Amino acid sequence: MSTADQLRAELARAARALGAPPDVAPILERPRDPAFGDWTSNIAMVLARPLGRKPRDVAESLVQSLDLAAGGIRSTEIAGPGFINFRLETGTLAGVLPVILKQDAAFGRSVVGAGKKVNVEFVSANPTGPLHVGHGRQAALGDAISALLEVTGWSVSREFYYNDAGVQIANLALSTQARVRDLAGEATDVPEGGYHGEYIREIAERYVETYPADAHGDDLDQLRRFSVQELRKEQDRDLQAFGVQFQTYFLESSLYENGAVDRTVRALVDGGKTYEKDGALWLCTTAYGDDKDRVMRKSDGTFTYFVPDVAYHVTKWERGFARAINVQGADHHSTVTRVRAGLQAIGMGIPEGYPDYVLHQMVTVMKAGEEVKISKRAGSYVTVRDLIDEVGRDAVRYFFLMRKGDSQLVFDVDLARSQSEENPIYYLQMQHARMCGIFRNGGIAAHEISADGVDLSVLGEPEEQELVKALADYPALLVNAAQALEPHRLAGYLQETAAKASKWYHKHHVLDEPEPIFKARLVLARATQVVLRNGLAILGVDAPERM
RNA sequence: GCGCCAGUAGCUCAGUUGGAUAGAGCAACAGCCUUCUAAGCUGUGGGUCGGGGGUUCGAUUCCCUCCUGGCGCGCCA
Repeated sequence: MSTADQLRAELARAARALGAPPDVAPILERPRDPAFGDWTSNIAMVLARPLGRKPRDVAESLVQSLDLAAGGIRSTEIAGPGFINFRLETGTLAGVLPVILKQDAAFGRSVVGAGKKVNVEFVSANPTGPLHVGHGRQAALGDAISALLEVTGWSVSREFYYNDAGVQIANLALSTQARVRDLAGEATDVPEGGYHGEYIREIAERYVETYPADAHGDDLDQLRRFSVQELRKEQDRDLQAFGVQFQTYFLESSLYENGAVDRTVRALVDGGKTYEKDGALWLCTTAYGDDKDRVMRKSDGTFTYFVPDVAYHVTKWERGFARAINVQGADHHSTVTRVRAGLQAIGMGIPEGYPDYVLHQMVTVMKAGEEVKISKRAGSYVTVRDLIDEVGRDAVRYFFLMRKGDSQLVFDVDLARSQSEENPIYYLQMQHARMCGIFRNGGIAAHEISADGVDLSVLGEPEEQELVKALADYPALLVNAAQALEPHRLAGYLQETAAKASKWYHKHHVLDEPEPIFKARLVLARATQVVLRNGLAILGVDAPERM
């Protein structure tokens, strides 16, 4: 039990002794200003109304009945309208450091997810072109969310879903065919709805090399398979360069082949929420909050995309995922209601909010002071690969993760490149490298640093106390960030913690200090390095030992 | 017209279930390299938290309304 939990429990006990409602949960948080202590609680103000007393009176009574020793409290004060501020003993504060050293790479891990299975689906780009910057944002977000869930005790499976057989893929095959015929000297137009990118020409060239017998591109089926395969390979190279790995690649075509789509349609019809109109089959999505009903089966007999989508999510449930999280661009937000409606209409006991969606706003790319229009069909994009090549994998990941997904993101390529020396990611990595530099200069093996027998109460400098508090907050921050599915909170935390580490580093020395100080500070340096490294790992960013 | 997301310092953005004097980076200005990495540190200036109303001890945060911007509103995916 952490000291904060002990304090919280003690506050709850004192509050109930005063006659507070039994469900009262005392809020204990870090005050904005360190002058207000190490922890602060607003509980007296919350209780003032139910108890019919003035906030400061309630605070007074609470403080008198608190068992201060139980929480390692040095002093309390009542401030402002009724805040109770707590100051901890220095030794209590530093109690987290031995824990960090002992747990090392495991520090911050928790079991709140209880090992339950969660499916995180992201990127899910159809194999009709290279991954663009929006996919990059999804890759960074999805991978970091997955990592956050893993360290908080969930059993995570990363999944990539793609369509390998639909209308878009047929257009892809026709586009490649047109380029193959170009190569054969027959001027051919790319078909309506086809793809114009330079990469199609390159695929056509490889096709002709691979299948010299079909130099005129007559075998459309072979063209389709080859194009899909080439583009999938290309996307996988990009994902690998970005450091993202998926456990499962799920093909939309499999849902047709194994009958899942038909079963889903039957289940929906049996559920009684469908009707025929104008030769089409409709689903009453309005019964689940949609603004109009949606067509499932068109009058030409084919299904609209959302039917396989529902079938797909049924498989997630059937595969035992208690929770499913989809990371998508906000331009897909209209599918949220539809997919959830379909799952409800089947009536197989899937929870109402299934699946969760993390929708991110659009990325616009600026280059040479102008917005680059991203359009697959016009063949103009900035790819993930472009960004990685220009500013580096770590910077691209961090850039996408340091802002919350709800905000639109302007990615100025020139700025990102020219700023590379000012980039916040270097600052963060630098603080980590500096801690490692201390160990290196001292000829100390980092993993052998131990807090055993070290008097940590000598860490009394303000910069030390601030840094120690930040390190102690790490596990709770991970739980909050994971629960909110918001990796940017971790990015912000690391930035603040690195700043505190930097202030401490510049003001106080570790090596060549008197032994008790040296030993204690070495522990603090190691603990700082461990937390920075662990946090960066979750964001998928390297923590170099020297720069 | 309807729905979703946003509007916070010159710029890019944080602000964790409502808390005390609203923060960071960049940019600007002034200092700091015989000191474990100056890719850094210290300090200064900079705000109608889009406007208005409401809820309460207390609102950037919750509710209503209006304004502005982005996205989506198909028998496309």
